[in-house]
Amino acid sequence: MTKSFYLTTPIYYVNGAPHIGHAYTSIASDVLARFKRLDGYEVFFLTGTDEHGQKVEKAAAEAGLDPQSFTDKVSADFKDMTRVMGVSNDDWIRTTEERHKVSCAELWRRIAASGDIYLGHYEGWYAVRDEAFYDESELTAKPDGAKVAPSGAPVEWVREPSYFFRLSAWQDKLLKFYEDHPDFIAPTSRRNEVMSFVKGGLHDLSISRTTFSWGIPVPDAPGHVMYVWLDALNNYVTACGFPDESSPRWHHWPADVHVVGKDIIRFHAVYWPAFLMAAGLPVPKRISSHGWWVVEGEKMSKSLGNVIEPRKLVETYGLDQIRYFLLREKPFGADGSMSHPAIVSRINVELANDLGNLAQRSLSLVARNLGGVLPARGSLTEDDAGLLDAAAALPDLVRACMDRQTFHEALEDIWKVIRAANGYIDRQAPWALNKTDKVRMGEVLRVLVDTIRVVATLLQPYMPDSMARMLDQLGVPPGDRSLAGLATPLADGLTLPPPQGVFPRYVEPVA
RNA sequence: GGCGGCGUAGCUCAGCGGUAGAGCAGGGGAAUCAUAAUCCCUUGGUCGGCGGUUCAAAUCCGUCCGCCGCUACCA
Repeated sequence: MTKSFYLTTPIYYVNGAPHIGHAYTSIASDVLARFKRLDGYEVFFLTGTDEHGQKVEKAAAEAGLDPQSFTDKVSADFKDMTRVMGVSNDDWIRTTEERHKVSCAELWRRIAASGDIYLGHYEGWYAVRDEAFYDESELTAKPDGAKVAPSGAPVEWVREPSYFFRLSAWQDKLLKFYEDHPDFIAPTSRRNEVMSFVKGGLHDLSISRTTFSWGIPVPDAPGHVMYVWLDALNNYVTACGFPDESSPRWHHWPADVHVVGKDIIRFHAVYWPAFLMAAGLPVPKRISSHGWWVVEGEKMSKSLGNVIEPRKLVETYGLDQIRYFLLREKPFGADGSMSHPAIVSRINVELANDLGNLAQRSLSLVARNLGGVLPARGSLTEDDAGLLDAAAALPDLVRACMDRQTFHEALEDIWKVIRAANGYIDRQAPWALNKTDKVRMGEVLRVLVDTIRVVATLLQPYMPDSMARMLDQLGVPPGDRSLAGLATPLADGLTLPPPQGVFPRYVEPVA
């Protein structure tokens, strides 16, 4: 029986263009998906777009398009970004698809059947100009007594019929769930925040709207469309075939990991499990959240005009280089910064010098001094064994990091071995052995090839194209590139292709 | 205001009760197989301040200072 693994990115809201944050979430998820495939899992990796709600309706109107044409266009743009980032998703879901409407209607019915939905009134201070509701505490009074929003817009008390989800009834069950599943929310700091939020008391949640129509209709309630988050979150279940439990995909639910940005933890860690428990469906196993990127020392924002277009980065530095940088430069859960010098330093020091040059110098010695014929191992010296043992320990270390989504730690562990290999080649000096002891030279080079093979195998999820080329040069058959394949040694006497640089140094373009 | 986190070498950070660590940057040397890449050695910190607990504190407790996060919905 094959182990299966289901992970998701958030579905991206189509009221704006894709930026580096979207690319980051998708790439990190992709690394995890690729690693799990490499580790023998049957992976289902989902991403897509979230297309309903008032903001989309408004953005469409501003673009002079009907909502469906507008979302078709933006969704396609996100899909293109995903492809350019090398993301290996197994499905692309859009909330405007028929399968999703069916799924949402059924989810609603199940929650309603449990008694957790009731009809009430949504009311509050509404600023027409901002198209937003404000809490009493956010308002300020003008000298004449009129209340105004933080933006200065006048507010009025409005009241409309709305269905509510009885979230307040789930407070204790959620807290118990968090206690029983300490790994449900990562990192721990976010878990603490969520728990503290829930402990503070939960209000019932308004889950339908009557003031606009771009949404999924509430069953048997003309005029009501579903709250966008109920609609959006449910995509994860829709993609598993819900409500058709005979679907070949249904066994994937519940998800193993929902990868999210820190801004949407609450929706995933509070509302989503409550909706699911109310509907009698299993709850996902883990919500893993990441931090933000700061660009050239400044927070990225549309108003500052420093929004990074991910496809532009790929054009400038290369896809694998960017994938590597994004996962290496900062811990997953934390905020971090990117800058041109930082990217160039990672590319030139770690990819070109440490790894690229290690492979190149090792393989060129095999090519030149051994006619490209892969030598056999000899009896291992202490130095040989030390390096090989360090490499052999890597798969377990990396697997543990992947399960915690500490992507940068896995890279640190891998680079320790790469640095050790550079130390080893210098100590053993196979170029000198070429004149004194050709047999020993071959043994040393074989230790290096075997070590680089482990490293390249484990780096495939991060840099699929570059590592495919490196593994080609190492003579690893395509069928032996999984973690399990590491158990199959390369055949002695194999003829290796002539080595070619995998990671060119980044050179500043001449102005 | 409440709750939580952080403050360690020039930079980014690890360590979280037992003689201060890594990577990068800086300095010196070796080597020349390799993408002038690599390797070795080295400079550098009263671990935010002040008190306390302890035979022993970056590491536990208190307090102060400075940053940051969370403190509910129309994504």
